[in-house]
Formats: sequence, structure tokens, C-alpha cells
Amino acid sequence: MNHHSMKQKILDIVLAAAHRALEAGALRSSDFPPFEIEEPKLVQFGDFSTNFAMAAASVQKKAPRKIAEAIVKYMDDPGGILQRTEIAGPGFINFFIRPDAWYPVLKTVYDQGSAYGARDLGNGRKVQVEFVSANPTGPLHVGHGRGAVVGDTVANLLSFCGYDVQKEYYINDSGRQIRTLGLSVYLRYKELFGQEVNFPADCYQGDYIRDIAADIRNRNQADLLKMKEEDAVSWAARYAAADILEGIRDDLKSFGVGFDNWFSEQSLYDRGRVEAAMGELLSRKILYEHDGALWFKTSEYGDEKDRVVVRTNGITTYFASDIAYHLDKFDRGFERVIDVWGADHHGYIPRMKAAVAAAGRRKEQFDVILVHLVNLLRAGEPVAMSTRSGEFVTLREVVNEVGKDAARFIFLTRHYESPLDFDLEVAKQKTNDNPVFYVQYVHARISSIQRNAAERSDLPQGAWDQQSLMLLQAPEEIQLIKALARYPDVVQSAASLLEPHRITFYLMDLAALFHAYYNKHRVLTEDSMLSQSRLYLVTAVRKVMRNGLSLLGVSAPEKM
RNA sequence: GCGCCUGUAGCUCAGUUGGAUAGAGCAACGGACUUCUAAUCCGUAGGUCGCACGUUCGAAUCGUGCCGGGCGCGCCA
Repeated sequence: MNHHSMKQKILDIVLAAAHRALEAGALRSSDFPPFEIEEPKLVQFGDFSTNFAMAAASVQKKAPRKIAEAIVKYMDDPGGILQRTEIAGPGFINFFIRPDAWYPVLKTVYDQGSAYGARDLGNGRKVQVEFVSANPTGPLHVGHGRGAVVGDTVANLLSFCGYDVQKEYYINDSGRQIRTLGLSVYLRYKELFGQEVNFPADCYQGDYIRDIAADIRNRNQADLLKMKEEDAVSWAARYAAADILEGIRDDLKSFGVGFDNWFSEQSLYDRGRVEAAMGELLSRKILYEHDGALWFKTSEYGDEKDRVVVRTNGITTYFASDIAYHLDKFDRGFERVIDVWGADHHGYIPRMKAAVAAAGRRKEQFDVILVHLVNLLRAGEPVAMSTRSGEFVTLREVVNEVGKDAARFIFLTRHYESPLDFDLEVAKQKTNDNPVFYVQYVHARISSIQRNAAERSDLPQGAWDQQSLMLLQAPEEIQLIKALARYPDVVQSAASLLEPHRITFYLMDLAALFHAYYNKHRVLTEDSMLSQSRLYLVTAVRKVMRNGLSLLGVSAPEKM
């Protein structure tokens, strides 16, 4: 299988030319600097261009244009893919590809099918993506949804590119907020029995707390009133956390997000992992005692100050269990660990990186993806969102209203470090305002063409026929094939930069090219040969669309 | 005050990890449906890439300073 990308072929041609030029004495140094093969923004500059000459100028001690001339002079084109080359501007070499040289791309798309676009970056290495990890103290809201899609899609991308990926949800089921949850439920429970209670402001205010309390009463799960308050609170806490977690699991499921592992914070304590981690760090003198507390020397690893891991009262901080948790991740054999956090936690990154570094892991082994907030709007007006008052819009409500596909896609229409306006009305619109349908519509349209083609006996679907493909001469057709050829590069950069929005933008581009083509040229005509070639082309477009949408976890409808 | 993020068309945002004359969508204006799905397309107009220096063949992109916006700075989670 020799599916070299066009870009790679150009790179080979340039390098070979450089070597020949060197042998012939037209270049001085065998030291070729790194250079780029890129796709120029303007069509007049060809299909590809290279900055080799400019990049090499200082080493070769020659004017860039002279170097470019030498490269062009000694250039060989064994595959016969070049129509012409030219030297332009300060020393760019522009390459114009013969239209028929693009056709094999279509065959590659067919041959590789659902694997088209995948580059093996991971080589089977184990990577873990941890995301959402919302406290089980209330339902997921829209912001969690964004993190969920980003994490899920990053995991899809890495898995597609040869990593062995595990998706994990970290459950904060120990500590104070869980106790507060228990207390909240307990107090609501007492209210149900007509008792006067003073419901504190720092308890969870949402109605779901009342629902849980009612649930406990109605199903006669336990008689909390007969228990000692302390026992009742902890019983309520466990019950409520499990119940809420079940809801979170369901919400995520209907959002298309599933996890391979649900990891309990409490289990770290139960298995003595926190204690063990602290002990190890203490013996390595990375922890030290000061003012009656235990401190981590994070400042020696780039943090601005040291951090407390065990308080004066003997209780560990959240940081302590987080250290243990991350050490545990690496102990489980993951070579690479990726955390997806809300942007409000960004101040936490230096100390977490410090902890990972102190554990002897390399910088590249740990990444944090910071997902910025979502502004929920309805027809341009902000929707009130306050967790404290309990008046927030849940992820479930959003998914129920606009659908899984629209929600997922829209969450990925921005770089995750950019705040996102999510307008519920726009998400439902079936117009160009809403990119989901714009992209899905391509898939539906092509599916429709295929259904029509199936009625005709003169159109074998999916057959490679070089002769008929030669009929694909329109600029729009070549543009489409070029876009398909670009897809593997897009996937690679999305995966290596952990930037799923690149797939989204690519699909919108491809969709625009297709819709333009569709409006200008008819696929199925009286001309069998031409129809066959165009059918071959649009079927390839459909395959790539499908691949891209599946990475995003968005469906590819046959009809709309 | 310190740190992180951010500033690109009226609005919302891309920008191939330093490339050539800065790109979409929306909004505005003007067009295209007896043809495979008009949930579409075509055209026009729209810019001091926050500002100023610097780095170099070349900067929206890198560096420094300033201005504006968001967030974070607990022995909380």
C-alpha cells in the first residue's frame, strides 16, 4: 500500500532535486534546513509551494531565487504528476499538479474506507483522556457538555490515530462537598415530614435535592429520622451521590459520551494510595513539614509557591488526592495522560504539572486541555445560569431541545480556549446559520443521488475506472479532490495539537465546496460515463464526510 | 498587585504551527428553483489583524512595553 500523500510526493521531489543539485555543484552545503510544503491561499500560486530556497539561503550563502533556480533545474518528476513549476516572489517554488494526478486520491479514499484519514501517530501507546469529572452533587450543565464533547472527540481522534485510548471519569466522592450534599438531602427529607429546618445558604438549593429526598421517603429506602444525624447525613450522601451519578451517566449517554472507566476518589483513600503517595514523596524529601502542615515543593518544579497537601488538622487537601490520582494513572501504564478541565481551574495547572514532574514524568506526558465557558443564549438574550440558586440549564434540557448532533457540533465550532456563545434558537434553525445541518445536508444529498443512481443499470457504483475519471476536469471537481486529499493532514494536526475544532472547520469547508459543485454541475445525466465518474467523486466525498462526522460523534443522515 | 487566556470586517469566529494581495458565516444589498433535496448556490460591499517598538528575506503568528476584556491567585473543592 503506497499511499503517499501529494504533499509527501512534492517533498520527495524537492529533496531529490536538492541532492542532485548538490552533486552537480549548484548547491554548496549538504545541510538542508527544515522547510515546508504548503498549499498557497491563492490559486495562481499553484497547488503547492515550498519555501526551501528562502529557508536554505543563509546556509547555502546564495540568493533564494538562485537556489530556487537550481532546484527547478535539477528537478525530476518520476511519477509525472507535475504540470509545471515556477519561481515566484522572494523565492517560492510553486507546483502545479496535473489534474489527472489527483484521481488516485479517490481510489485511496475507497480503498481505506472508514480508515481514510488515519495516520499512525500513537503506535499503540496507551493514553488516557480524563474528562467531565463533575462532582456528583448536581446534574450536568451546558459547560460540562462542552468539556464532554471536547474530551470525547480528542479521545476519538487519538484512537483513530493509533493510540490505545482509555476514557475516564474521575468521581469526587469524598470530602466536604459530598457531606454537604448529604446534609442538603437530609434537611429536605426532614421538611417532608413537616419539621422546621434552617436550610443553610451553602447547601445545594436545586429542586433535584427535594426529589431525591422524596425518593428516599417514597420508596421507604431508609428511615433517616430514626438514625443519628451523622449517620443519616452520610447515608443520604451516599444515596444521593449514587443517584446523581446515575443521572450524569444517563445524560452523557444520550449525549453520545461513554466512558471506559469511572474512577472513585474515595477508592484512592480506601486502597491507601494517598497515604502511600505522600509517604513516597516525603521520603524523597519532596514534601516537608512547616507550621504543622505538610507542604509540597511545587516551586522547585515551576509553580510560584509551595502547596499544602496535609493540613494542620491532619486532613489532606484536594491536591493530595489529585497527586495520588495522577501517580496512579501513570502506574496503570499510561504513557500519556490528558486532563480536560474547565478554564476556571487554570491556576491549578502549575502545581499539577509540578507533581507530575516530581514523579519523574516528562513534560510531554501530561497535557491539560482548558475548556472555556459557554454563554447560553436564547435568540440573542442571555439565559440565566447560576449554580448556587439552582437555576441553571442542564445539559439534558439542551440536548432534549436542540438534539445531540447540533449540540455536539456547535460545541466544536470554536477553539476550546475561546468562549462560546451557544444560542438555543440558532441551534435549532435549519439554515446556514447552523453549521450542523449545512454539513449533514451534504451527506443526505449524496445519499439521495446514490439512491437515484441505484435505479439505473448503466452506473456501477464504486467502480474504479481511470478512463471515466478522466472526465473530471471541472475546477470544482479538482478542488473537491484536493480537499479530500487534505483530510489526513487535518486529522493529523487535530490529533497532534489536540484541537478537534479543526475537523469541524474542515467539514464546513468541504461542505461549502460540495454545495457549490452540486449547484453548478449535475451528477446524474444522460451521459453514462460522465455520470459514473461524478458518482465516484461524490461517493468519495460522502465517505470522508462520514469519517469526519463520526470522529465528532455526529450522525450522518441519509435523508433530511 | 502577580499569573494565565484573549483582542482579526458591523456581529460571531478561522487563519495550515513565520509565508506571497488577510479568509469564512451572519447581518446589508442584488440575483438563481418545470433539473439528482433551495436545510442550497452565485454576485456586490465590508480591514490601521488593539497600539508601539523589536527579531528577519518575510510577522495576524515570535519577543518586549502599553491599552482594553475574561479568569485565577485559600492549610476550599
